[in-house]
Amino acid sequence: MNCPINKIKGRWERRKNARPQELLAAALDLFVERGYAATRLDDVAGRAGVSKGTLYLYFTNKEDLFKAVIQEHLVPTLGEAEQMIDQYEGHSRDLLREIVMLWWQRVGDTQLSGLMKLMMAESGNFPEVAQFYHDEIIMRGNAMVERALTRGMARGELRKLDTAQVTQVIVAPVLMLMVWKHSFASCQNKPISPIAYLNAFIDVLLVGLLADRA
Amino acid sequence: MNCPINKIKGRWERRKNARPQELLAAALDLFVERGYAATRLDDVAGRAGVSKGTLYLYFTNKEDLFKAVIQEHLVPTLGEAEQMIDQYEGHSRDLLREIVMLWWQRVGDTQLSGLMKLMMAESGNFPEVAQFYHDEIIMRGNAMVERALTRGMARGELRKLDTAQVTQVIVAPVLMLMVWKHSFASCQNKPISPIAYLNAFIDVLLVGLLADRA
Amino acid sequence: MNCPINKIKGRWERRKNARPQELLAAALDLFVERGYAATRLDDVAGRAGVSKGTLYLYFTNKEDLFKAVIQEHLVPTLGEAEQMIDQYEGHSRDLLREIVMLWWQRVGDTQLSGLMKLMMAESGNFPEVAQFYHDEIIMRGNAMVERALTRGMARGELRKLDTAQVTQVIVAPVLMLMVWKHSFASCQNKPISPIAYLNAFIDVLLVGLLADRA
Amino acid sequence: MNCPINKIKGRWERRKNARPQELLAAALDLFVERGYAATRLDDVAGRAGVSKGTLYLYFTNKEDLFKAVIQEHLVPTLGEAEQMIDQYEGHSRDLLREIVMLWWQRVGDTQLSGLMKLMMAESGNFPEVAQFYHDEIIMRGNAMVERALTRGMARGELRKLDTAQVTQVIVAPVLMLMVWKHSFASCQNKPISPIAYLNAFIDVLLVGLLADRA
DNA sequence: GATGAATGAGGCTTCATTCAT
DNA sequence: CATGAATGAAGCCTCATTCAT
Repeated sequence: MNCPINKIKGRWERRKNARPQELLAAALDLFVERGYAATRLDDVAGRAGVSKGTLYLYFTNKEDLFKAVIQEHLVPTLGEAEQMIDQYEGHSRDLLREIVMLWWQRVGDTQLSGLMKLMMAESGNFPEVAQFYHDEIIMRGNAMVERALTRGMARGELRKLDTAQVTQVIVAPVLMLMVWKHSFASCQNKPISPIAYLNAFIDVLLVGLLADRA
Repeated sequence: MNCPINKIKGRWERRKNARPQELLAAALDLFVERGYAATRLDDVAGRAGVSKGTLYLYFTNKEDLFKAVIQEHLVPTLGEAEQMIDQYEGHSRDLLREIVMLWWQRVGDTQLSGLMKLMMAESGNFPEVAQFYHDEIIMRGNAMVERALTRGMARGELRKLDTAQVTQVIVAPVLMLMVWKHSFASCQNKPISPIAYLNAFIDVLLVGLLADRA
Repeated sequence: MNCPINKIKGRWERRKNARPQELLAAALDLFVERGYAATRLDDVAGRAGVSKGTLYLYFTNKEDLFKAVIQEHLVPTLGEAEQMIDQYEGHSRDLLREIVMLWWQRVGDTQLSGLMKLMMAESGNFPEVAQFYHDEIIMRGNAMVERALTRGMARGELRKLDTAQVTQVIVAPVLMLMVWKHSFASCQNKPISPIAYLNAFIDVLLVGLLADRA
Repeated sequence: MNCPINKIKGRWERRKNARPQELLAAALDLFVERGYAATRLDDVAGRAGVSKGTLYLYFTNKEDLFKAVIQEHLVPTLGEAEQMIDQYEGHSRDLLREIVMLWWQRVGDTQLSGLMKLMMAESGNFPEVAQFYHDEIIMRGNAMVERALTRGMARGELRKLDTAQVTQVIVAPVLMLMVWKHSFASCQNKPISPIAYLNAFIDVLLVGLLADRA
């Protein structure tokens, strides 16, 4: 053959396998930025540096691309958080704070929060995807929090309350913050500091949850 | 102020009374149900029982209709709530609970919650509308809560905390509940009871807020 | 009102009702000329003097337009032919010749022959339409011929043969002529004269059919 | 001659042997099954077990492939039939029947009949190919029949008639049967038996053609 | 030769918007 | 005021064709 195979082939192979990822990344950006309907596949392809047709080599259609974007970005994140809870040895007060803060760092402060908002916005138009997201992500996240609450009550560190209800109370502000970040955040001239907000929230909350108040 | 409220408000209100309520109601329904992009003006007109052309007698274009829908449903609700706070004579603990519950009754349990979710979903595509909504509705709601908190602290019924922060803590779950209702609620086989949820939330919260814990 | 209603309205009304017919005529022309796939809806609309979008006011999609073209042009033609047979009083030899010749005049020599060829060409891609065409047009045409044969045998004017088989023998050349006209006819420098051909065909045929050959 | 046979023939035959039969066979299958436009080159390549790019090593483009398919299947069949006629020694009545039956066996009952139908369907979109097909296949077939008729008249076995006209009469049903097989045949619940049909046709016909009717 | 990823022109279809009645 | 037929820009998607490997 008449060309430096290794170098070029290497580049090529890498690109070929990377193509779907590049497309998914571009799609995530634009879906989050503009919403499903306002995102043109032309633009997705353009941002990924390929032509419109290439997109269809990897995804059946726009809806399929959307679903792939959702799937692609949710699976890996949850595993490590679940581990953290099971191995935690400190006081449940600190565990709860840790969970919330880590959650924000790993999800809220990432583009993944855009996914959350996207799913909320489009859930009505993609019921099955919404169901999947709900079951695989939201419920699994809730279960994590609930496990931490149960642990705290078992160890006598937290008051005995309805864990399901309290889970919602804990989860809601984090979700809200994620949605907020991608909706009204830019309308505020003095934007919320997520960290400060979450700390304030936990401070208030823990007073109501802790068992040993003297 | 960094949002052209006056101009927008002026422009919007000029023809407000000329706009048939049927069109706005139909538009609200469909926008909430399907989102902005997926709502066809044909369907709006159809649901309102008029022809598509008629719609254009009252609204310049789709965007204008959208803005009118937002505008139409903002104004009346807040006034009475503000009055309630100023005239309230009981303990601030009860006032806060009252505010949250009334808010849910008058907004969350209404189609207005759909508006909230709609604005969140579309805020990126309609920055000025989002700004307007943020300033006129959300900030005004926040201000109400903040006033109640200040009152409670002044009367020695609540601990002295950063009122702005605590306001967010109180507001977030209510907003979340509204968004939830129009997104993932239908994915749950055992749906949340908003009332129960809000009560649990306030119960926990008040423990952290009340001054007189002995 | 400030314009001569009657004249204009008259023209308009006429146009409005005529619109689908104009579109169907244009579509027939182009489908016959180019085939289904090669016919662009843009061109159909253009030939009908309207824009592309207008087409979709009357037909759901390209396939629907195609089906409508088929349906539109087949119903009316058969009725009168059937009447003719039932009322005929002369010799069956002349009736058969009459049927074939009239068939050619009313169908073969019309654009309807193009429809026949079109259906043959596209039958594989539109099985239900083909079935419909087969049942409603071809079978009905065959039945007509068969009735004439039965009549002739009953009256002792024709030899007693398998009417179904003979029907095919009679029908095939007429169909072939129609197909030919829209396929290879333009390849011949000395084109067939349909009339002469059909006469030759009947002449030969009748010798084999007539009972009284002495 | 009004058709550039030589040039086309020359061009086509040049690479004929280089063209893999698998591709041509696959193309024939699919063109016949779906028509020209609805046949995707991807599928042709796939059915032939090669990649899409390979197709372009052998054929300039889709049209060229189409022409090659036509060309590929024309040549061999006619030669032997022509020989048969020239060497035939029996009664012309039997020769005619032989010709028709052999024709059906070797062409009609083969996939070649699909080619016939294909050419009819696409003739408008490929005038030169149609011309070529007409001149090389159809006219040559007609010439065969005409020669047999002339022979029969010369030998006093057939009535003296316009051979050109009668040729058409004989040829039409066979062609029709081929077209029918690939169009409406699948619409009939009681399909025609080609053999029975052709026999009935010849029986009736010969009565009109034979000289010695007493 | 063979591959198959990439291209992009072109067609179908939708729907916000206009305007003659 | 009201209508609804008409428009045409714009987006999704297909598939013949190319070309680097």
